[in-house]
Amino acid sequence: MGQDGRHRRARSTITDVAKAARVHPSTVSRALSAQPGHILRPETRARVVAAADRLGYRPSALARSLRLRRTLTLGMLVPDIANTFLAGIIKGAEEAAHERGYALVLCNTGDLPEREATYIRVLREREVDGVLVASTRMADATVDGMRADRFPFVLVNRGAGGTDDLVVTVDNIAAAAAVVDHLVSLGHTRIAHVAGPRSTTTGAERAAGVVAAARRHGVHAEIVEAETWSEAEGYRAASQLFRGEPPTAAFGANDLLALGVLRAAREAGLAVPADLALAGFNDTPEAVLADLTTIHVAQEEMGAHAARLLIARLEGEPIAERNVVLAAALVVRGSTAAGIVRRRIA
Amino acid sequence: MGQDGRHRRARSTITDVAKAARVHPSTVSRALSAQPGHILRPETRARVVAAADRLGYRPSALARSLRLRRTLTLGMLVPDIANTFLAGIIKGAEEAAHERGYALVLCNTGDLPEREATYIRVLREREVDGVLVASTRMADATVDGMRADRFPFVLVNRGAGGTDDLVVTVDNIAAAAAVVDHLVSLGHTRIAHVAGPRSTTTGAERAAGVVAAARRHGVHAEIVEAETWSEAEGYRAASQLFRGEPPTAAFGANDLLALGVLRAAREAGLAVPADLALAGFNDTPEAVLADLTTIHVAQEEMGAHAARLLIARLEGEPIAERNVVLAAALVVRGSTAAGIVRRRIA
DNA sequence: TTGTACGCGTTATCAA
DNA sequence: TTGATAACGCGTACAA
Repeated sequence: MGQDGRHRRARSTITDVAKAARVHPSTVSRALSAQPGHILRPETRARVVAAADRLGYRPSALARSLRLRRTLTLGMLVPDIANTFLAGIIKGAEEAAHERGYALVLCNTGDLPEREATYIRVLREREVDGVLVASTRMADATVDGMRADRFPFVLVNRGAGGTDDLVVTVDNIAAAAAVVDHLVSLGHTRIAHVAGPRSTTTGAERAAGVVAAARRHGVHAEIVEAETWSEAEGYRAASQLFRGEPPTAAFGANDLLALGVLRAAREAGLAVPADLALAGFNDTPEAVLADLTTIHVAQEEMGAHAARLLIARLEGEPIAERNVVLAAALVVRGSTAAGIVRRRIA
Repeated sequence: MGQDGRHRRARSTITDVAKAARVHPSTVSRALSAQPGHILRPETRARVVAAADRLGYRPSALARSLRLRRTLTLGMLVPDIANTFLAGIIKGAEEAAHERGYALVLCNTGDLPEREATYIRVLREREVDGVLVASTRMADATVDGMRADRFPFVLVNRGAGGTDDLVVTVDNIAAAAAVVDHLVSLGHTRIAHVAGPRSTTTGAERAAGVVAAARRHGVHAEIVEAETWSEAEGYRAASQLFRGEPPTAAFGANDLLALGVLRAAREAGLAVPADLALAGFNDTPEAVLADLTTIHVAQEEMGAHAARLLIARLEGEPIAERNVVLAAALVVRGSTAAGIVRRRIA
């Protein structure tokens, strides 16, 4: 053992174990997989188990997958691992997957449609059993392709293209409206919304929630659109807002955008919350640090839910809801401190 | 096509393509893998390519891996995906891996030794070609096992157990010393260090750097140890510090610990930097938000470097350095603002 | 209760 | 230049 210089010593296979236990390989297979139909003499089983143990035998998932026609592996597409909101979703998905014996292959798309298409191809060549798509911008063609091939997938934090897809999202419209309700209740009537990219369902829905709520309250909502979900874009978009007479309240379509607004506000000489009430969306760690009023989303639950939904689909289990919409909660923090606003109202 | 209700239509295999192109499967294999040794008539190749195209043929990575005895897959063990520092490392690793045709299977260990052992087992059953270990607490037995089996792995941001391991780290000792140098240069003589767990090489090295630098400067360094790398533990550890006469400067072994110190300081009525200079380590987005002086580490580069190192090992390429120590840079921000300290010195 | 035979989809090797 | 054969490691009808 170990006479080979560069290569590691070969793993022992089912045949090695069979020889050691003086049985046929198929008997080893039966002894080691505790299927109900497998009846074999305890003595034989013990001999096999002992041999397997002695040789440190581990079945090859590869060979098994080839035979069983499933890999017990899920793919996951995310636009940016470093985004703390997505990290929570990934964590939840990873945990739920592993709980059911599935591994998770992660793909970071950088929100680039070409990379998404490439990754989907790679994942399918690797025969993952299904994919979780947390990517916001995916070209519809890619999703359409999966639908056409009946390839199992679940959309996470991203609207459905087709009506029949499996989807896990939050109620963006209601949540965005809740933020506006909150701001209006503090007396604000000139509210700005830094919307996410229109090309994403998430961005569109949140903006729609703002518009609807503003109309209902009869207040003015000015909407500027960010091109990406980044702090830098929030800053850029907000800078436009503060050129003329600034609004008294601003709502970023996610926390990063709100942080960008915060920076722009400071540069424009506006204090938060004294001169500008500010809210975000997602309740990321950054929101906590910046004391930001925001919408709390149960990220890990969202990821876990999506993974479980996909696995249920794969295992042919009954699916209660194809379209899961998680509730979200408003978290009020210092950035919309009522005390300050009372002064403003007075 | 599509007569099957629940299951998706079967993928076409190499045999299907062979039949369609009226050649032998092995010819299809040769036509589609552009190896130098493969000489075949352009006409034949064209016919095969056309057939493959028509059938939407994708080779099965599974079958190929079985035959080739490699999966072009890497495993990666991280203690916590949601940690922004690790997220950067993961991102860099994922990108570098995919660049060379490798996929990355992510495993979140929660820093629990049992889960690490389990995951290593799972990854090896799946026959990943190697693993990246960014986990700080891994039981030495697990690492020893991989070493004994000559199973390829690279340690990331974690000290080596064995001298011959492949390792990518930052120069923790020098960096920690640089922080102390900085604080001393501002006039501080009573410096506290909230160290990471002693059981981790990272924690131990940073503490050692602090001790060495303090001794060199002839100043007092009080060290308290956190049990985990979390904000909560930073808070708990720092609370002890502020019972008696507080230090004038504090250094958290990572940014999260420093944030915990920040919270404790505020509760104790100490303003940062007016009453307490504060520094962290890693330069995470949180450090930027909290305006924290810290050590900048090129996370993505670190992850990418580790992945490339592992792949070089796998592909038998020459390896220049087995033990890569990346430099880190001190980033001075408001939490150790010189102006404030000058007042303190005077 | 256990052994035999075969197939999962590829590719390396040898023969033609 | 192409075809035939075998093997990668496993699981499962079917036979014994």
